[in-house]
Amino acid sequence: MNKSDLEKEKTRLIEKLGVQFEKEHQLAPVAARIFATLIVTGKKGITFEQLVKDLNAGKSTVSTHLEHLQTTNRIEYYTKSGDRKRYFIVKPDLMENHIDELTAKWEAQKCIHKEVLEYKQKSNELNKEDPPFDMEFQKSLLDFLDEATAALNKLKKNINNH
Amino acid sequence: MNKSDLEKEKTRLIEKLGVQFEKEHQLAPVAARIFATLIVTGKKGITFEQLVKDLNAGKSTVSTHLEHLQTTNRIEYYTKSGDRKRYFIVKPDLMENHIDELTAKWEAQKCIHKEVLEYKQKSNELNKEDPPFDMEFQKSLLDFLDEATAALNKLKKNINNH
DNA sequence: TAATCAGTTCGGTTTATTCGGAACCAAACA
DNA sequence: TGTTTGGTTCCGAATAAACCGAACTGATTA
Repeated sequence: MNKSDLEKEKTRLIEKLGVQFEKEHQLAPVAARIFATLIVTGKKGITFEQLVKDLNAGKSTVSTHLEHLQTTNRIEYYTKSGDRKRYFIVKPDLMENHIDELTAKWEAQKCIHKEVLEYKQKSNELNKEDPPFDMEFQKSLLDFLDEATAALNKLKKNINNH
Repeated sequence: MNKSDLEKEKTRLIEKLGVQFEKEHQLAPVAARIFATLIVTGKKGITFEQLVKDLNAGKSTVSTHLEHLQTTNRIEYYTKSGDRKRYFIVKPDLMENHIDELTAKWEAQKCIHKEVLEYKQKSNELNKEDPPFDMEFQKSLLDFLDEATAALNKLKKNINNH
């Protein structure tokens, strides 16, 4: 394998990651490709103009998406003295953020399914003549979310210590 | 709390669940409201025409989304003899399906980040003069996904036995 | 056989997303 | 002071998603 093959592999990976990120993080196509590019590029980073060139995108498009990726805590940039360009990189604590986001999402889900459960219980009390609600789904979902968040917390501690 | 309060609570929950499902399962607004309605309605189910009325949606819209929710394995229906209507319910094994989907998603992620890791290793070998890639992110992500899928598998077994 | 019921299919409208061009701006430089 | 560099902001165009009405279908019933 030579350098040109490696270039092709990089492009392929960016595209594959990009497709995934579009769905996973609900990003626009170009935003997802930018994020993917930063991931495979690593900590040396990549500049605005290089992204515009590599992705064949308009400056405005790249600018907007870089802005968005920064405000959503996924990327940041550093500068080199004597060089006005910004070098964009994924946030070093991306993994932790990712886990925190997952946890928050699951907490929110737990919260609302608890409310559904309460609704069903109240409804059962209020309409004793009607056939009662089954609450299996909510209960097993809540069990699942409890265990899933617990597992996640353990993982987070491992990552922090290591 | 009386029955009319309970109705309002139901509507509120459907809306709240709906918003969540739009993002979580990438569903169109009405599709997400349908799914949410089935969840809070429980195993007695709800008919096509009732959904059209409750959600103030067109018949075609509801029809299309019901079709989609069925083909994606989230809902099904039963009928009562002497009654031509279909009663739509969430699939009884929704929880298992949900877990399987999550596992599959994480497997796919593992797969592609392994490829990224390989790319970075090859790149390091090929360009020994350049500063080498850091692979911390991929490694900790892979660790995370490994443990997360393992935890999920355990949970799935628990749910099956129980 | 006609009419009703329970939906489906098709085509078009509305709305939202995504992107890019052009003009603009602020900092550095000549 | 004028010019270059490295972007940002402000539209408008192209595209895609979501929804709806109207016409249709196939099964049942009168």
